[in-house]
Amino acid sequence: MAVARTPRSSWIAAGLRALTTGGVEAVRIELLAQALGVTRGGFYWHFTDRQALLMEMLDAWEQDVTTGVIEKVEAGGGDARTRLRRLFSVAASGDGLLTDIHTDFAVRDWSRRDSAVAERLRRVDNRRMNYLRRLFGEFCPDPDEVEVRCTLCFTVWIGNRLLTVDHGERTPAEVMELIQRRLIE
Amino acid sequence: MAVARTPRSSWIAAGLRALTTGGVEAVRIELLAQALGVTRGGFYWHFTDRQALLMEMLDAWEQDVTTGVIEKVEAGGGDARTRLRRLFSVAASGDGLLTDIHTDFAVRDWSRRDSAVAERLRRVDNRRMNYLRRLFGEFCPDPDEVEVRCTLCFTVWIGNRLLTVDHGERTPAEVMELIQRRLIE
DNA sequence: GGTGATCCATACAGTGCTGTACAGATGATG
DNA sequence: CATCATCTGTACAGCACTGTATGGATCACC
Repeated sequence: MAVARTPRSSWIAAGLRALTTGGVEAVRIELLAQALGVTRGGFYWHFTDRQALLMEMLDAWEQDVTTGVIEKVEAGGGDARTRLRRLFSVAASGDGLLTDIHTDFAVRDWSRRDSAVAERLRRVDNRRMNYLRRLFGEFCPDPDEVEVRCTLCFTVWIGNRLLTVDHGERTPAEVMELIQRRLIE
Repeated sequence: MAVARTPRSSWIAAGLRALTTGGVEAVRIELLAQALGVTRGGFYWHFTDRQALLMEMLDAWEQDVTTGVIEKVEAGGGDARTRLRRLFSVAASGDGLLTDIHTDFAVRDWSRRDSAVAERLRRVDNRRMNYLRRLFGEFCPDPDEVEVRCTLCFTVWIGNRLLTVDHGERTPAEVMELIQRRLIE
């Protein structure tokens, strides 16, 4: 058993970095090899082709943004509002995870051209949404209200980073704080 | 003065369609030519290179989503709430315009890799946001409240289409109606 | 029917990637 | 020290696209 010099996981991590910064089209095996300081030789030993890498990247991403995030949030304990605030903070920073919100954007963009990716994204979004529903449900009795707040949270989380507006005298963080307060309290 | 068989505008429109469905990487001159039923021959008569086409596509998009949309909304008249509802409806359908919300997504994705595009997007988002502020300002006295509602509207508009969740017994339209009511009233 | 503006087809060289094939290099283990 | 699994480098054929060059084709207008 020889040591793995640049193992599967290195290619997947490099692929996710490329996906995050440049979208699916940017995950080019030639470029990943350059970034890893090797040639493509080893790649085809690990993966049959580019498509196989893309699928494994998707596996890693799914794990990262569902189980990974939820465990991080639950680990800290506290009531639902506390965990919601922690969720927002973890989701915003991508702290200690393999992927961040830009990976999310890239996957969403990708999903528009690949139905298998779209299917996967739907599963992931639903898992996240169910976690949100559970948290809001703990202090919010009206189911319509829960659904509205969850949807707003989720869409704001996504939309806010995609929106490039100036808020005049307010900082973006101040505006987000106003919104967050309104949604949680 | 001979007739223009496939003029500049055809290439731009075809480019925008490609951008909308497949992102920037999908606007390939070879493919546009095929879609238009010609060869690339004429393209290089109109444009110096691919980059020139991309810039003109951006011009067309900017015009479409700012002046184009605002004129459409204002043309119908009515009070601020009426115009807001019309704005949501026009923005959702892309009715009669060259581009739709998927073009928007593609531009946002593109802007992450091209600072000139990012600059342009910022200008466009700010023009749209100012229009929103004007409308909300007409019936909403508190400036913080205006900012929060505008931001929520904008982010929900974007985020909602990117989110692929099931809402249980409710249809997505029902949830959006609940949200819209809460934001406008 | 000739002219000039506008567009189109074709051919070519070049680039950057893909996947295949195969001959090694490397290092833990027996 | 030999062996074997685990990688790496190199070379090759192929594809899809780019931009350039050039010789037409088409059509409004005189």
